[in-house]
Amino acid sequence: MTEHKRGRGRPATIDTEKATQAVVELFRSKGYAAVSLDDLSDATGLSRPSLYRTFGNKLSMYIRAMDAFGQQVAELAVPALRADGDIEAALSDFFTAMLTIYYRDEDMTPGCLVFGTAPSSADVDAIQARLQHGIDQLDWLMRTRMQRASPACDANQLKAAVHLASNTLIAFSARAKAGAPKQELVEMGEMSARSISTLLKTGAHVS
Amino acid sequence: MTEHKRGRGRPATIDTEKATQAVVELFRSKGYAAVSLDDLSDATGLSRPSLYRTFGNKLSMYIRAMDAFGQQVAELAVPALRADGDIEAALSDFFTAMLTIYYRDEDMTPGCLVFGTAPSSADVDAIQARLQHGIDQLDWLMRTRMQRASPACDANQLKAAVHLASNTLIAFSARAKAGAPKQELVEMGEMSARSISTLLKTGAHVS
DNA sequence: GCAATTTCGTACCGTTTCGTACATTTTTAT
DNA sequence: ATAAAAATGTACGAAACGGTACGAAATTGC
Repeated sequence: MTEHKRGRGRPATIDTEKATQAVVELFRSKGYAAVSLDDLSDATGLSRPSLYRTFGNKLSMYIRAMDAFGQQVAELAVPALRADGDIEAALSDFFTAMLTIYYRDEDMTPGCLVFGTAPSSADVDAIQARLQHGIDQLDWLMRTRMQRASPACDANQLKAAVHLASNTLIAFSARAKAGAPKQELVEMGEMSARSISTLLKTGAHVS
Repeated sequence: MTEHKRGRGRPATIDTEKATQAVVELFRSKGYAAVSLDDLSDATGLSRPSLYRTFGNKLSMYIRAMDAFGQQVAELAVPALRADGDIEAALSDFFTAMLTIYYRDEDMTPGCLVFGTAPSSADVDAIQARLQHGIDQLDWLMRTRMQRASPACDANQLKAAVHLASNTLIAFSARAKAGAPKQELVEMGEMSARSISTLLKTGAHVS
């Protein structure tokens, strides 16, 4: 795929994927503004000019990190939501899978790159745009899944359930950053999934 | 209150309260790390040494700003939640009041200082502690208010409702920063309040 | 008026920041 | 071999950073 059929010069030795992962890890634990290029250089093992060559400036590194993080989420957590079966289980499993991403190592948690660090840097247009995209995607994911689970549900009731579910996940990011133990949030996710699915199933009484 | 009975030297001319407000405004629109002392100096009109004399270093300025913001919330929004009457109205009014704080001027929104900017700087211990305190306080506020509204509600059901409500508000911060128009979130708050109060009132079936 | 006292801003220091010019290394083509 | 080409790190520059020493300004006590 990325095999540039070996031209003339010195062959590249940089593991872009590994470096990207290190960048993600650093940004999501310290935020955007607090990370310096020297920090990134130390974390990736790449010299600062190498960083510029492979990723561009700091902002584009952050944007790339958001994309990579989104892809991780799409691969590791979204399938749990898409899975057939009870909507309560799907929601609960999705929350738990997301928390497994948030809490990389047991104790300290880097949390969520997009919901945890992007809001404070949303004065940068490109970052705000990606944040909005992340939220839109989450809402869309929830809406389509719930529509599939309860096709007859009232539109307003569906919308309410979607927002409750999305907002639950978004808030998990802040709670994780605040130091909540993983198990606490897992249980919170289970209870929320139960409540939300209850609302979905009894969705018939409109305002 | 702060009247230092006029001793000998040059009288102070700094309006601490006004400066604090400017600090809050700047931090909550650009986050902690992205704000420089020169930015703060420009925003407050105070020289950099004056900032140090009145507020201490940058971190203590941010902490003070969080306290001031919390006090604002306690005065302008919490009463709406505490108000007697229907729990749905109390929740909805509280959400709306918080959004009025988040959206200072119509269009662009500085959002929430604590839920919007603190998470990305939570690697600083003092900031994480305040963030945790803010979340704890929100959860406590919700729990006591809901307990008052539905004393007979099942404990687990109550806990679920508390978390849904708290998480809704926390997520509003991210959504506001992402550029959602205020009216959209106001309506989201109303719908969420309705769903949550429904859950509270029908709270009898335990797992 | 004059010294004591407090507030305030100019000017400065050392460090860190982002970004790049340039020489060095490693490979292929001839 | 030797030249061309691509990748990489050293070393540098200009600007911005947090923080403070110190002198000027403004007031009260005597």
